[in-house]
Formats: sequence, C-alpha cells, structure tokens
Amino acid sequence: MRPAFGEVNQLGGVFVNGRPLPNAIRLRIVELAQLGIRPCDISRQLRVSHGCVSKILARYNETGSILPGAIGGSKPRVTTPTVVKHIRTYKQRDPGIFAWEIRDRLLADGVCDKYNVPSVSSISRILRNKIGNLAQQGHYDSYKQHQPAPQPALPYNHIYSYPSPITAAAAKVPTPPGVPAIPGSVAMPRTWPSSHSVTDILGIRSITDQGKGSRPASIPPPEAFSFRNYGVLPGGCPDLINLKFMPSAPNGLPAVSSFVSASSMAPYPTPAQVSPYMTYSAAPSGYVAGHGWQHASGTPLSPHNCDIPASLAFKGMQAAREGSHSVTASAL
DNA sequence: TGCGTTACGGTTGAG
DNA sequence: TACTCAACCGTAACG
Repeated sequence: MRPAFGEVNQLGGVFVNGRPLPNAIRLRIVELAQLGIRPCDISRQLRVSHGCVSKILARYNETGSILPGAIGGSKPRVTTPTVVKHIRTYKQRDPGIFAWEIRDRLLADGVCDKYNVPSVSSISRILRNKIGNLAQQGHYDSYKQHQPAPQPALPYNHIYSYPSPITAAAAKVPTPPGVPAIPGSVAMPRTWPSSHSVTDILGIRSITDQGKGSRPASIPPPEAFSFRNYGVLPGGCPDLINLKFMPSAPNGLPAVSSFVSASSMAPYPTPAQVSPYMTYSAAPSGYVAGHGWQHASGTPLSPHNCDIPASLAFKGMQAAREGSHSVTASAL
C-alpha cells in the first residue's frame, strides 16, 4: 500500500522511503555536478540528502548510469541442472570425493566460475537431497525390476551408480533474461538495460535525431531493453521507448541551459503541495518546471508521469551498444 | 564545512 | 496465494 504522501527530509525535500528518486532529480544531480557545482550545493539546491547525492554521483562515475538499481527479485541460482549433473558425474567417478573437491573441479573444468560456483554446503545439500534421493529412487526402480527377492542393506555409495534420469533435462541450462548464454562466462545477474549519455539526455543527440522519423540507429530497438525496475516508477510510463523530446527554444535547440542551470530550478514543492506520488505518477511537479522538454504529443513532460526514459540514462552508449560492458546494478 | 560511509527502516519482486 | 529472502532505495548520523 502506497502512502498517500511521502516523507520530508531535513532539507525539506520530499521523498518516498524505499523508492528511488525520480530520474529527473537523479539526472539533475549529475548535470549540476558536471557543471562544477559542489555536491553539498546540489544537495541543498535539490533538497536531497548529501549521502544520496554522493551515492548517485559515485554510481554515475562508476557505471555511467544515473538509473537506480533493480529492486527486488532473487539472485540467479547457481545450482543449475548442469551443475547438478556435473556434481553427479564427479561423484559417480569418485564416490569418495569431498564437496570441496567437487567445488574445485567445477572451477577447474569451467563448469562454474568463482562468481557462480556453489558453496561447499550447497554441494553437500545437492549430494544429500537431489542426487541422493534421485539415486535412491532410481536404484529402487531398477531393483524392483531385476531383484524379485528382497535384499539386505544397500552397499555404500550405491546411490551414485545409476543412470541419470535427468541428464537430458540437465543439458539445457536456463539462461536468465538478458544474460548472454556464454559458457563459462560470468553471468551478470543484473545488467543495465541500456546506454545513453547525459549529453544525449540533455538533448544534443535528440536534436540531431529528432525529425528523422525513426529511431536512431544508435539506439537499440525497444525489444533490446530489459525493463524491470529501472526508472520505471509507480504510475508507469507506457510510451517510454517512443518518447521524444521536443525542443522549446526558438532555435530548435532544447533549452539545455534552462534544464541544467541551477538558477533556473523551480522551487522545490512544499510537502503540503506535492505528494511524492504525484511526482511519480501524476501531476508535473516543480522538479522539472521550465525544463523545456515536451512529450512528442505536446503534453508537458513530467519526469515522473513519464520519467526520463530509462533507455536514455547511460553514458557508455557505445560500449553498451556493442554489449561489451555489462554493468551490474549491484556494483555499488 | 564538505563528504564518504554506514545503520536503518522501508519497498520490491523472483522463487 | 501468501510468504521468504535478498536485492535495492534515501535519509540521517557519524567521523
């Protein structure tokens, strides 16, 4: 249940606990920093805690992204069917093998790397639960077929000497969405969805691209993006990809100066005036008043109603375009 | 005074 | 469907 109103920090700024700042604010933090404005001044001006400013700038410097990380979800499991299959194979070949030895072999054989190799305890659990149970079942089935008479206790390690019923299934390793299926590579559990530069965001690229009537070649198609929680804030932005920025300046250039200039910032809304969820989902807020951007439809662009496109929030455009630099959100 | 770091309370979403 | 867990968030406080 969303709160009707957010909270107010010590600087008078409105925020929603647990939720990222609007991308417009994040963007402006970076812009102001690039203009040489000190973080403390940015903090005061935008009424965002200096810790948050520091964090966003640090993230931007490291990843090139102003976007918040992906919230929620689970880490990809390391005990994939392939891993289980290999563990079973190791155990079959050497019934006395230790879990830590299996772990070393998974690494040595390139089945896993240091980032996704299961822990010793996980391997032990696999041996005990998955392989053990399946092996016992398999043995029992085979036993029923071939041994009409009951037998005494099963021999030690009997469980490892059965034909694997799940080998075929284990051969298929599910690849998480957005993660290239590169054997032996480090599986980045979370990749930034896109790339673009702040310069682009400021409109320089938009100037050159707009009016061409089609998506710039440098921008991956919408289907190339994996939107999860990146900047898509409550309230959503259904036309995120198709958003176009329309310059408002007479010369056809976006009002970059008005956008980045600290002095042009509209007063931060008072808590009584603006619900933080208005900033996320509804009415335009004072955050971006006067920035000169408009949605292609002609309606004023609210950074929250339709926030800065997540796809436009990268500086490592070329790198990401080539898919050579995946950056995890958890890097920070 | 500025800023990096961290504890805290909160949200989110995959499993 | 409800729950758990681990990721993330921004703030506040500390050094």
